[in-house]
Amino acid sequence: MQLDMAFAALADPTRRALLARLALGEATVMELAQPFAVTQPAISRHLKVLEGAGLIERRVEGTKRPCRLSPAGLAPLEAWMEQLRRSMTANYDRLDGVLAEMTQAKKDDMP
Amino acid sequence: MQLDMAFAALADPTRRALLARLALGEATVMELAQPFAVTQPAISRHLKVLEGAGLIERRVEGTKRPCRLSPAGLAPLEAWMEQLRRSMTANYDRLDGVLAEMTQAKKDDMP
DNA sequence: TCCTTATATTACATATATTTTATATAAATC
DNA sequence: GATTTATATAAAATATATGTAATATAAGGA
Repeated sequence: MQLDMAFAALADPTRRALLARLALGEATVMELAQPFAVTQPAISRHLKVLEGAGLIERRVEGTKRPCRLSPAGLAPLEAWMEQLRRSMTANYDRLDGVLAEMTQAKKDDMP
Repeated sequence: MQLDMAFAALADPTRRALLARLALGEATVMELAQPFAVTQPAISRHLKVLEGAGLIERRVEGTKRPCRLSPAGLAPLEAWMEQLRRSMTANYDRLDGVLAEMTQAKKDDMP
């Protein structure tokens, strides 16, 4: 699934750093690889993973392949997390309601 | 790192389903395992991963180990994604500014 | 055309993840 | 105390991920 690949892509610190770099603007593979202690093929693989996850896009520009963030790529992740938090919060609100009722009952019981 | 473990935890569909179930309220290991086609030890391991990632917490209640979501667990992930989106947006805004300037210059050039 | 630059791909080694079966532990119940 | 119930752990198989070194490809420039 797409969520699988996207979350898995974010689980690697090198890939998160690549995304953080790309958030500042487009960059070529070499530019992206330069700050890291890994080889160029390793970066190429990471970029492939990020592309497969829909998190980046690439152009062809002569012999270069500039990468940029795919702004829509984060949306499914954010949506999933937001929904989780929403149902969690709804449940807690319900619990709060129950607790409030119990407290009220106690008050009624012995004022 | 914590982000590594949390994102990796979310990369598995079974674990995401466990979290979705827990968003509705506390549940024991058996209750959590019941809907799935995997064995109980597999679920125990998944829960261990989720706990290691700070996404769930567990109580001891006799022979049962009820699990519940750890509300704070999602925060680092949300923060990371929000920051990425923020710097991405900031950059796009800047680009928009540059484009606006270029457009303006063009206008000035040939009105 | 030859050389260089930018990137991808392959082959391979190593490490990590996922699952199952079998077994251990410890509380609950009879 | 023996048995059942709920869960954890260990061992082993398989799969997947990550990295490197070597090589391929293809565009650009001398």
